[in-house]
Amino acid sequence: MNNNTHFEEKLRSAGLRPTKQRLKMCEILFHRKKTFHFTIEDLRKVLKKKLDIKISQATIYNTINAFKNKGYIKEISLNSDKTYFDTNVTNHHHFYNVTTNELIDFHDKDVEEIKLRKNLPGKKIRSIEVLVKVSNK
Amino acid sequence: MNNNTHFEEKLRSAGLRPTKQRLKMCEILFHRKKTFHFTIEDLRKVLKKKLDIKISQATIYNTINAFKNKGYIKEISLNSDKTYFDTNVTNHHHFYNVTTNELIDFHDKDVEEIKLRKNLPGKKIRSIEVLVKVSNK
DNA sequence: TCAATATATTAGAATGATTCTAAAGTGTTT
DNA sequence: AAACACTTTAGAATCATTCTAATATATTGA
Ligand SMILES: [Mn+2]
Ligand SMILES: [Mn+2]
Ligand SMILES: [Zn+2]
Ligand SMILES: [Zn+2]
Repeated sequence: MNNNTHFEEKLRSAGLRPTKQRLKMCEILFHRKKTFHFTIEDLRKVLKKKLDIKISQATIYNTINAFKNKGYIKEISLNSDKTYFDTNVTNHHHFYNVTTNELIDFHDKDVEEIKLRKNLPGKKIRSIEVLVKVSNK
Repeated sequence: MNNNTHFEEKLRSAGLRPTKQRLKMCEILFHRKKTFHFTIEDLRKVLKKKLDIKISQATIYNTINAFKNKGYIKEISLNSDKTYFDTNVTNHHHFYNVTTNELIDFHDKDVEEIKLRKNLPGKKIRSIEVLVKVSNK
């Protein structure tokens, strides 16, 4: 099964038609080994430079929002003027380097289990995530 | 020492002149027992309703940014279109109720100590904060 | 296959939070 | 009070994101 078929199935399973633009976005987002942390601007640059394709901003935003709602990517909570997204959709933690603006994953194994001592009657826990802010030097 | 004198000193210690507008903001932000989590819009409404005062948006933003830079309030990382601030400037954790958009503090005592297993050569840890997202039901 | 229908793409406009501008006002110092 | 420094203000500018509605493409089924 080549990637295009794979991505077509992925899109269809999400109720999205496999258009040329969406397939290009899939290549950038999902055909990679390492997690991709990105802003819309980052993504647009990669689409332009790596694939030499121009996609309208409306399509980029619409498709990213569709992927987010389908759980194929997720949004990261950061104090930034731009929204960050993450291709790692598991519950995981981040280092944010305030000197370089780099965002790096760390995983459950990199931190001792987080145990809440507080009761939350009537509430359901959706995620527990740690943000470690670091600076250089 | 009345509050006005207290707030005047606080402002001066931060290199800010104690103007009428800034003193009103201090009353709202710092004359309270419970932590205040707010957006600029929240703050503007409180200034208008509780103190019946109108302050220009530029003054509200400039003063809040000055307080943030002085460490008198801090910004909270949330996936929201608006920026949230917090009068609790200690390193602490939050519950964010995605159903009601409520943001609630929890403290070190409410969670077991967070121990990183990862080495960070050349980096200085600035903060370690947990965000627990919950929903109702 | 090909027309009918549904969905997607696009350029550009609209929106809304935040920042900037520069003119008028206030606080401080001597 | 005069001189100077800082502040407030209304409104404009900026910028990320969303909306609009015209055009294009994908899918369906006869
Ligand atoms: Mn910010
Ligand atoms: Mn958002
Ligand atoms: Zn990540
Ligand atoms: Zn808080």
